[in-house]
Amino acid sequence: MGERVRHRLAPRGQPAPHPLAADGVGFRSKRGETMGFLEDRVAAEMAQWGGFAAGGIDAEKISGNFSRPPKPELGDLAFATFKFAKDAGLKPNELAAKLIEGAKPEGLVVEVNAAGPYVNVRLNRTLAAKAVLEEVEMRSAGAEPQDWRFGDGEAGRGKTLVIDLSSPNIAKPLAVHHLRSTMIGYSIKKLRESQGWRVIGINHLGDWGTGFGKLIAGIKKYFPQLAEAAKTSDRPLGAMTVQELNETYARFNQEAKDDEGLAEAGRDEFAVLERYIEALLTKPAGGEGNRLDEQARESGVVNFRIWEHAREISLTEFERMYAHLGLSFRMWPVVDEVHAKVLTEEPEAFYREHCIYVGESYYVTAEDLCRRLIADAVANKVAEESEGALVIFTHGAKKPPLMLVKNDGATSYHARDMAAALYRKRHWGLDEMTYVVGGEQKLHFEQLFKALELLGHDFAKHCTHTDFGLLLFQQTDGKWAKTSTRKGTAIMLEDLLDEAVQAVRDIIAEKNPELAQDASLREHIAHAVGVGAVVFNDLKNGRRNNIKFDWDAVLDFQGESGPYMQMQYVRMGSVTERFREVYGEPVFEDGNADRLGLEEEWRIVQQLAGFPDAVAKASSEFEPSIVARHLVELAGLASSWWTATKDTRIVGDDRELSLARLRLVNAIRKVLGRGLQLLGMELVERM
RNA sequence: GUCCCGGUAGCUCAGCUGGAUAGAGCAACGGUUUCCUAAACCGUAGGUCAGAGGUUCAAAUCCUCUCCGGGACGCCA
Repeated sequence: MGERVRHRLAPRGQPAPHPLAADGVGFRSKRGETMGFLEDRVAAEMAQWGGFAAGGIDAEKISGNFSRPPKPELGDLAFATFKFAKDAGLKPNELAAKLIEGAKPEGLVVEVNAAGPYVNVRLNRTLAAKAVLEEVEMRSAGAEPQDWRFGDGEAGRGKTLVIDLSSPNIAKPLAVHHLRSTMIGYSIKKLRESQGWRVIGINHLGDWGTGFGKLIAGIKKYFPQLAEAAKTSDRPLGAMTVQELNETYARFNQEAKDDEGLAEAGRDEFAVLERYIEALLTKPAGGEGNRLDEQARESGVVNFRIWEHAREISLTEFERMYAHLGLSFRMWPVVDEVHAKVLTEEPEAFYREHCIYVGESYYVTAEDLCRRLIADAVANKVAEESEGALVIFTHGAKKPPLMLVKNDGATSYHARDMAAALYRKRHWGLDEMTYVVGGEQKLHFEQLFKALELLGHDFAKHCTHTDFGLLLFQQTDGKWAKTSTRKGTAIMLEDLLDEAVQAVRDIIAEKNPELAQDASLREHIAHAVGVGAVVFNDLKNGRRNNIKFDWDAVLDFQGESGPYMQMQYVRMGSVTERFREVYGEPVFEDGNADRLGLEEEWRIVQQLAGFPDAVAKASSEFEPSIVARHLVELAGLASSWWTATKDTRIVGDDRELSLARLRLVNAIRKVLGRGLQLLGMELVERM
């Protein structure tokens, strides 16, 4: 089975640089909270000053060496001179002093001074705020969240990214650990799309492999009547659930551990299935050469039907889970009329709205890419026989070889992955491809990319493994360990989502009884907020960290949590509503930035300005947590501001002040809303 | 055994393409609600950035070693 979500501990991985990751990102400061395009404008001004012009330090170099002074009293931006001191033949302190000679602060910069090796500048906050607010407003003009595009970029225009995400195993229920690949992948898809990329999201279903032989053997052993039914019925498994399929597999697997005969029976069943498919694909041109004998055909049909029905049962359940999470998948190739039409007429829209399912089996059953790939590898002498199997020594003797065909003649995970890669390249002409798969499979992808290269497929250089840490559960002995669907220690994803939704429901009943009255609205909100809590919890930290699963932590809606984020968004909406009631429909652009004099307001402006850089960096590094962290900061600042304005209120007696503040509220709301959507979270207007 | 990764506050983490006094959330302690959602806010306390050495004007950040923890390592995927 091709399951990519394994139940093993992942290394915490050094952030492996994605070779193609640099998609024109403008992230600069080391200090995290940057001001993005505001910095560019300031740098452009400073480059005009005599000192900088004489020293050959242009705007790009200036903005590339900006950081935030440790204390606000020092200024709003700091330019570090270290890197330029040597060239100038001066000590950093001297250079800083020299650079500001003849500086004429005007425009955005109102004050400049040298503090040791730094050139600190203070900005005209009104002008800066205006610039930021105008930018947000221009890019987020509409009232609908899908129109909020502040932070979008063009770096990926005309380029295609194929992203391998989720990729669960057929005949196994979705457990909590499947969430990671799904939501990290989904968020990356949205992030890249925001930067202009065409993104093809592919759910590489683990629907092929020896595991299915075991499942089939298990069905035959424990449910002989179902196996019998397969002789005549297309849907032999009756009302079996995914859980039951998994139990059957697990039971058989357990018994096979001590019984080589059973293990062999499992392998045989899969070989029967695969041979049957291959025979179908290689229709005899004239003779009977490729035909199976009657017995092989008969058992092949039985296995095929069991497999196909198990697949159908699983997909039905997956669909339900993905719907909870807000993802939509279409089976590939697309055959249903409506979607086929969309795909033909508006492919961009299709790929934006849907990801696709492509089973591993596709490369064996529908396209004989697997077979051709193997033949190609043999013909090119890239593959060789070893211990009865066909392998590729991708890294010489240093590392184990990549297995193409096992000694029982069945294709391997690796072979199917290679075939899949070739298909994707051929079909979508990808510029980049990434696999969102747990870090413990690092070796597999190293080998995969190398093997493709050995076969002359240069696009392998543009393939990366977006690895992530696994979900750990605390054992009775206090140690943290991976879970196992087989051992029954895994927590079902549905249970987790249900718990989260219920927890939200309870809080609504307690804190917002009025809202709780409206059952359908309450359910909608409880779902969005509950699922959002789980998703945010998953995305807020660097993806390579292992996550120690803790019910209390996931269901704790205080602090850096999904509900906290949504709460701040809701507040910004409700205060806007409040303004409407008091003063009528606001014209945000009329808000007077001069009136935004609070320190909190300035900090929010700076945080808003840094959003595009955060999105661009998250996109290029395949790291949604960069956006999540940026939003946590923004939400926190907004919440502090909310409290700081308690006395006069954001919407108060002074209409001009209220409108000025509402203008900021509008920007916060739209940036927060956009960011949460990029993380795959659903927005709510009340909670 | 070989290879890969991690170790920052009591806990969970951010900061890591070197730069000014290492930051959050949770937990603890103290405070804030007649008022736009307190799922909030403010404050106090809490750190030899695992240890040692090295590079550098400058190291949590780069290099080496040690210790501790985790992962991967041909017929599972």
